[in-house]
Amino acid sequence: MTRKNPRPMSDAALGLIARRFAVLAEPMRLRLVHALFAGERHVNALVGEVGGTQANVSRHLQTLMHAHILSRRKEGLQVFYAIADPSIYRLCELVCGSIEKELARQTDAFSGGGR
Amino acid sequence: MTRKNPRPMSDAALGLIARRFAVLAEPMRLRLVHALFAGERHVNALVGEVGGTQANVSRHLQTLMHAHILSRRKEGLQVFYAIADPSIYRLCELVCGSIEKELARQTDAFSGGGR
DNA sequence: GACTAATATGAGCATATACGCATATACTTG
DNA sequence: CAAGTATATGCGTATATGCTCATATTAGTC
Repeated sequence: MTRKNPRPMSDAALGLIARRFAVLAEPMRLRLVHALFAGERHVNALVGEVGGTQANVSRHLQTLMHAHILSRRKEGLQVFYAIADPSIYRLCELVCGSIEKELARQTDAFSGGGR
Repeated sequence: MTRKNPRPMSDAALGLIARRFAVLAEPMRLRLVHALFAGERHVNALVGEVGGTQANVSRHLQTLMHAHILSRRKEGLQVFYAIADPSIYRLCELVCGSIEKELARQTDAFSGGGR
């Protein structure tokens, strides 16, 4: 499967794409996103679910917000975060699927048909 | 769109996913992947296409290889790399689509219906 | 084997960023 | 306005990683 006209992409576009991936390249942030798959949560709830300090969780939530992956809603003292970009679901599915396939391939190559 | 039972993921799984994203979080590597969308290339060809030093390109190709995103084929003096994990196509499509949508939304909010 | 070309790698430097600690800000209640 | 709770942020440190330069390795040619 190869594409025809892959014209050079602009540095700006590449930067945006790279940044997007970078935001998702942290276990703690993935934990937060994963927790939010179950629905909206406020900060303390997330701290309880994923562990780590409140400060750290808050920072990562900011990062995800600025990347437009999460949305933020204030209600009294609490701040609720939720998944804002639905493409995240498929993104994670794709990556997980790809990893599972790779692991299966390795397991296979090891125990299965050795030549 | 929320999922029902998002059981906590293992640290190992999260690490693998994060690493996957991290590998794609570099403009230079994205450039290489993008160039390879057009088909197999050898190292020098890639250096010519994406710019940068041979050493740097080689290193990034290693990184993509170890992440099982590229495959490697030696032919005489030259080494050919190619996309090995087809899920990369959809991954890039998804991210690009998401970014485009977000940019459109911002443009809209700015010039369009300001309340 | 000597020489050349293509690719990979070791070392050092510069930069980014995650984390912890302390503290600031925002909101509620009395 | 004082006190308390929930969240955000400034700062310092540790670690990771990208880049460059020089050199090693591998393979082909004479």
